[in-house]
Amino acid sequence: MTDLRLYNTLTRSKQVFVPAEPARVTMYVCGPTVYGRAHIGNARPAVVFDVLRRVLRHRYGAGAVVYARNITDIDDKIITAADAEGVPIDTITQRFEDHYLADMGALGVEPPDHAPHATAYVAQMVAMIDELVARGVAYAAEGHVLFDVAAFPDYGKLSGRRLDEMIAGARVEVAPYKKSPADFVLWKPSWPEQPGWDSPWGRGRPGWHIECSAMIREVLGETIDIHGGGLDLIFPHHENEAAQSACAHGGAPLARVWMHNGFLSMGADKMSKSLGNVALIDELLAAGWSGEVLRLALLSAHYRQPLEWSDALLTQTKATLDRWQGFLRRSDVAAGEVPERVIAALSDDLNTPDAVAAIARLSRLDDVAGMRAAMGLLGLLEPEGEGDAAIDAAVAARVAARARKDFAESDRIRDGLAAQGVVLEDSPSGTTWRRV
RNA sequence: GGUCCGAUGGCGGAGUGGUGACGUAACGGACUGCAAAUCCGUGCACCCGGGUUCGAUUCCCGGUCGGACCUCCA
Repeated sequence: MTDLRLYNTLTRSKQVFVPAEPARVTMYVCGPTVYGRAHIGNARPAVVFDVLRRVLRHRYGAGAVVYARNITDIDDKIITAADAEGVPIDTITQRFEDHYLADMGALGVEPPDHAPHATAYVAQMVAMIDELVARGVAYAAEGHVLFDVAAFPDYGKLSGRRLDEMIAGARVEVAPYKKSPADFVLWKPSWPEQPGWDSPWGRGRPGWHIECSAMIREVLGETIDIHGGGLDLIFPHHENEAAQSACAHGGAPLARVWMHNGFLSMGADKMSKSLGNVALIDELLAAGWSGEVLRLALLSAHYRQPLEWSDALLTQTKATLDRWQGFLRRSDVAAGEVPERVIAALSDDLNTPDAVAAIARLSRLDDVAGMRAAMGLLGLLEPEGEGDAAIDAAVAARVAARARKDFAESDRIRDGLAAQGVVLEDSPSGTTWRRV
């Protein structure tokens, strides 16, 4: 099998991936902050890293991959949303976590092995912050605990920035209790009416970055193989995670490979919650696009490239997928080995467009077993369609009409079914139907 | 202002120092009662200007345009 090569943000290059322990490959992806519905852009990392997980399992064995994706269930935006409705925060977080899991499930994203919730790991966060203070790289000030970026020489290495440049940018929050404007919050105080936990620094709540560091160490270990997320997380989120974890670990890095997916755009701008130009997943599904179409559309571009999301993209993707699924439907040959050509494409930094091209070729080669296996690997097999007695009866009536050359009746039945979104396909071996 | 990325056919989108993926759309044909599906065939591109080279879409430099990050954001 060809080497698996992955682009590492840390080194800005593709590198052959070698896990620390092939029997236990660890990956962590930053999951959602659950305070609103997920849009299709939020699904890109979930889908991309779901594919990576499948590729890793194929290579190292199903039991050899440990995948964690967190749920951020304490955050100021959540508090704001809860206040707006006058409900406790867990009403909000539970609701949107359920939505998130349903949306991802529709896109064929398998649940991760671990889905740690931030609120369940506050003790570990407090412990890690305590260690950082003890090591002299963090300091308490006015109820806050801050990470002292000057104490970590490699700060800025992941995002390729220099500290002085960041400070010169002057867009970081300048609070009087910070030693340096670039210092970031590990712990912040809560007002009595805000959610909070007791800590050595008073009642408060964790900063955003510390949760991933603490949960990764608890769930996966100190240095993991792969850490992923959207490219906007490189700075400050991942830079800060990397800094605090390395310091807490006595120097051992947080992750060996950092991977970041590019963004979806809508028209001229990136799709963004704050810009409001988003396509929500549940709305796309309600509009009739199947989860497989949405998934294939997300995989139609390389994960690091931008992808313009549009109805035209979905229309084209659906046509492609219909053709593939039709090809499989006409044969009951079971899945075989995933063709090497497909593995090679995916092994080249998850080149899904090339894998898609390879799969398209399989239908030309009449390789049903390979096609089924490849589509299964990418998570694109459609669920078993349920039967429908009424449609079957209509189809039977039309077959009878055609047999007696009553084409007016035959066409009337076909048009009626078409109006219900059911398309008929006649072949020498009989008539089949499918929904469009 | 700083850092980084991109520019390929009607559209989406890989890739490559020389024979120009793949999908979708278009056109022609086969098949079909007519369709649908399928199959066969055809046409269609590498931002601009230099440089390196026998040869550049691919490498280098410059430019133009577009985008991202530097602040919540996948």
